[in-house]
Amino acid sequence: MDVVYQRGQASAADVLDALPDPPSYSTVRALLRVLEEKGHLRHRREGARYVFRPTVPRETARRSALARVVRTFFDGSTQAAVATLLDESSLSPADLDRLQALIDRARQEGR
Amino acid sequence: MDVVYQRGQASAADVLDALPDPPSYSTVRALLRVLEEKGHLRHRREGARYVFRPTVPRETARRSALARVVRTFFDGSTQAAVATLLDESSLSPADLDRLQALIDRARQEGR
DNA sequence: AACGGATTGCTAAATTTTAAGCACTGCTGT
DNA sequence: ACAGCAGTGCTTAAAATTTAGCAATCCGTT
Repeated sequence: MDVVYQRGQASAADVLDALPDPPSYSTVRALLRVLEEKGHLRHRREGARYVFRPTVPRETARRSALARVVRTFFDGSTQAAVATLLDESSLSPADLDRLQALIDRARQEGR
Repeated sequence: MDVVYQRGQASAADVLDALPDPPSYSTVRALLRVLEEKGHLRHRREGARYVFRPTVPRETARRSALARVVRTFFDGSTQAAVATLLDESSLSPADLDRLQALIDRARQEGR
């Protein structure tokens, strides 16, 4: 699922290349089929091959992915998660400006 | 793993209760054993039962969990991930102050 | 000390996953 | 048109996971 979400769509071969410690091609094909049966993926034929896309839009999936991480690793504290993100990566001044604006807006809305 | 990380430690029964759509007790026990064999968990006896803890500290695991989400769902953009977090949850004024301080500090360090 | 409840150790069976292989189909370049 | 490559559909076998069950052990209570 991560591979499909990261690339937007993926064929069996795409998934195989993208996985760091990949199972066999046969296994990847079976896995994609099962994920489709379970409703997580759809496929459409594109020439000879099947291209799989997530059924749940990336926007939706990423929100729940973040929510899960916040719940599991940060005791539900969004603030702590943001702090870790800021600490982890060096953001550009432009990024910092954007975040500044978001915080200002949150303040406005809060009052 | 999520259950163990969320609770800090967990027995087989704990995991069973915590899972939303749980397999059998027998399966949970086998799973914990396999996760230990794979090096993700350790256990120590506590009275009659085994209590499992992660081998990788929460601090470390949560950083890589966030990194994975940022990579998979935000094209590697920390800024975009933070924006989603801010958008998603309503932070308290105190939280906003804390984040403000972090951003100010990042600005300082950046110059 | 003895009982009951909870939990582990272990075994065995059913189910699922992983894997290889081959015939068939679709596309590309000559 | 057709040869060659890529990709799917399908079958089969091996390996791993899931599950149930039961004896043995540990703990708390009587």
